[in-house]
Amino acid sequence: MSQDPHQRALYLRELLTRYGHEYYALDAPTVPDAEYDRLFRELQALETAHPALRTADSPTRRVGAAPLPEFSQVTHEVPMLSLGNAFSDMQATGFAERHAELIQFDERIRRELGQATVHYATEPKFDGLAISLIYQDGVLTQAATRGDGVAGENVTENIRTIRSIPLRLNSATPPALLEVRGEVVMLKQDFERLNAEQTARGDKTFANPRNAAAGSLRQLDSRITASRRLSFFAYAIARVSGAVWPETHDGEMNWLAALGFPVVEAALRPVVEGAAGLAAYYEGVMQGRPSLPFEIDGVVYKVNRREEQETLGFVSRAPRWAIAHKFPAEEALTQVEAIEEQVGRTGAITPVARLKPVFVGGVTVTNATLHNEDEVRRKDVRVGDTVIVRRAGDVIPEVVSVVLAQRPMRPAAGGDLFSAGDKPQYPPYRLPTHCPVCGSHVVREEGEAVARCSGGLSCKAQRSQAIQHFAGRRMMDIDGLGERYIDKLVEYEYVRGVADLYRLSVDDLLEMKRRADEDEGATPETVKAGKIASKWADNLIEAIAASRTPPLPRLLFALGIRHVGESTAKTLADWLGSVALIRQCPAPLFAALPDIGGVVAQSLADFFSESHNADALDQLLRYVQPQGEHAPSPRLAERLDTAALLARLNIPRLTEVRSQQLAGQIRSLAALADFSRQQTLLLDLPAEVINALADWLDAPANKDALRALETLRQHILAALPQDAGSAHPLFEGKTFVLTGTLPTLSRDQAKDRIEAAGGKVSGSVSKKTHFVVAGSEAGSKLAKAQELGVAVIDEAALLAMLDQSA
DNA sequence: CTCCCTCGAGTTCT
DNA sequence: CTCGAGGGAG
Repeated sequence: MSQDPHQRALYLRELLTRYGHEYYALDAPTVPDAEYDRLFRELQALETAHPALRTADSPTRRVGAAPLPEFSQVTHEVPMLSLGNAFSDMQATGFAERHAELIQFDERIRRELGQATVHYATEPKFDGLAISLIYQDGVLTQAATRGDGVAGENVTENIRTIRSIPLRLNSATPPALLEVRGEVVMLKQDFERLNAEQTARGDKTFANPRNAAAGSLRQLDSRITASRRLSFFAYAIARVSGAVWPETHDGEMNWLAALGFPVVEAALRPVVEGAAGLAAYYEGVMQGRPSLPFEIDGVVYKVNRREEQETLGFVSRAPRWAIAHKFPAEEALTQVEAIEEQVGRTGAITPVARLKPVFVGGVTVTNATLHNEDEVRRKDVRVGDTVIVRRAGDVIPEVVSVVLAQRPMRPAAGGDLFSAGDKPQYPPYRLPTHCPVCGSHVVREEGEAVARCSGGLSCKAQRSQAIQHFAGRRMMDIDGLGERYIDKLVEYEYVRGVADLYRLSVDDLLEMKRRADEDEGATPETVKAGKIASKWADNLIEAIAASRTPPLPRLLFALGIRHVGESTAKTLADWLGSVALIRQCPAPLFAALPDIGGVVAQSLADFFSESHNADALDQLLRYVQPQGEHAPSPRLAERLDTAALLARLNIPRLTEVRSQQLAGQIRSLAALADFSRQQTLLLDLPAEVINALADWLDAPANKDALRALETLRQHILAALPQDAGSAHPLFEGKTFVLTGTLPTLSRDQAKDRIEAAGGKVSGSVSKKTHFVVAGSEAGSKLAKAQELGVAVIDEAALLAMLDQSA
């Protein structure tokens, strides 16, 4: 034992790594646990005595590290996509329907590939958390959660504590870089044990293994993660360099297993042929589901050959070569205790079924949305009914159908108490004609599914929700201002509009809280509670103050204008640049912007012309200063030409082409407003078009609109930066398509820079595409470009073009 | 006019 | 997550 500590540590690490792999990944231990523990403690002692001996791949790193203040964000080099689910989710789906859908799926793939048969790799769809693992020169260096697919959280310390995940790859010549994707799950038996322990300790239990796994992994203190038994299964390779990437998915899995990753046993991931093979696999897994050691919510089919995967490529955010086939959602029976209505931010009245609590799909469900009146009628849900409930997409509870045989009936007239009559006890559901909160009329627009409260912001429900929206994370991001307090602030009228938030004092908040507590059965105030409350109020006031300088797009989104979400708000900010300009734009001007059509444009114009909105905005701007305001985009000029605006004015019979012709014959929109009926006859247009135009011009409001539009147009053009129109000819009017992963630029960065230079970025390749910018792992879009003879450039070439244009 | 895709809005529970 | 509506391309 008088060995060199360095040698000894090396030896112990290797031995422990091997034993660990045998135990956790292969489930075939070769030494007793006690022996493992003894060696483990020896290595720990050695490393404590000689800190220089600690390495990233040491098994001792599996016990967890001191808590982090928060998880850092990690951007995924290769986005973590979600899988499409092309199969219907109806409860009635039986073997025959499923088989038919599989045949369709297989046919589509064969058609696109132009092949007679296709082989599919299969696997169970784990119900856990998707994780990405990065190994550099064979050592685990980073682990991240999926997050939104583009960026996730850095959970490296927590992942290290999962015994079955190799800290070092089992290879003498590991790849320089390997990124592996897989799922962290909690085995059913470990879940049972954890919950038993939680109960014994008086801690709260987890509703299902998935929640337990998520809760355990997302601990800032990785020592807690280490105390929970989590498992991992690898299912894909995202990146490799310095090694040969296997040609099939099956080959990838075998390689991963050889490198030391736990993968699902081979019998559970056969490579099958055609629809019949898929169907047999699906039925087989569904049968075996209860006896699997982990929870699954379906199966996954992947086209086996990577070459074929690349041909199929991607649609928006999902690969077309891989697809999830979920098992039918678990269903349960319960009773409808009441049907109540909720009022949304836009006034939408939504009927909600209050249910007798029932455990389904891993959680207890007490509410289920009934969406709208038509939906309730179609399902004919009534109070007292027994209904089948499931969690749609395994998340949102849904009433599937009513068990009519169990509908409570009124006793038959004249009959005895026990003989039910033929009349249901409750009538069919009717949406109320007046808002349950404010009593305003409920109106349902022609052709729309939703009914709305007409009260607008005079309705307390809408006001409260408008403020909730305003304070939301993606809007003004006021931390700590939640639903409960907003409702109270609105109810007691401390706050009537969003600007009032900025006038609140600590005392106002404390007073509000006292009243709220009183209303909810007061707890006598203690000195300690008082201190906590005043700290809470201080923090909230601070959070509100911190929201006074929002980026412009967020402020616009926060206003809660109908049809204006995150994306439209950004468009408005990018193109028009300032609240001052945006608030005075007429509808046709909004409609000149990309992705804004008639409905959205009108909604915007209506919002700003409504006087109480204008007042509220004025008030708000006394406290809030949007950041990043700028002059209108130089690219705006080309969108404001007379013809384009004429086409957006909805003048009867004035088509795109006719607008062009008309624009060529008049000096300006204002000049057109001055045309007399006589003068219109001189225009070189078909008589019917002239007639319609003359009629339209008869309305003074239309003439005013034309003049106002022209004035504003001039105003905007004057405000454009002087180097307007400087878009470089290299980019001017050119359409780019990005595909694959670029070496240095993210997709968004590339898009921003191309657009800033005056180019356009589109999602799919067509004849009208000028350049395809291809990175690594480029798929079908590259193939399409080659097929159509579109120029393909790499990132370096794009950067060179951008340099030239700057 | 008809797809196809993206965006907005509503929703549940922990 | 899902639905429906809006926008744009073919």
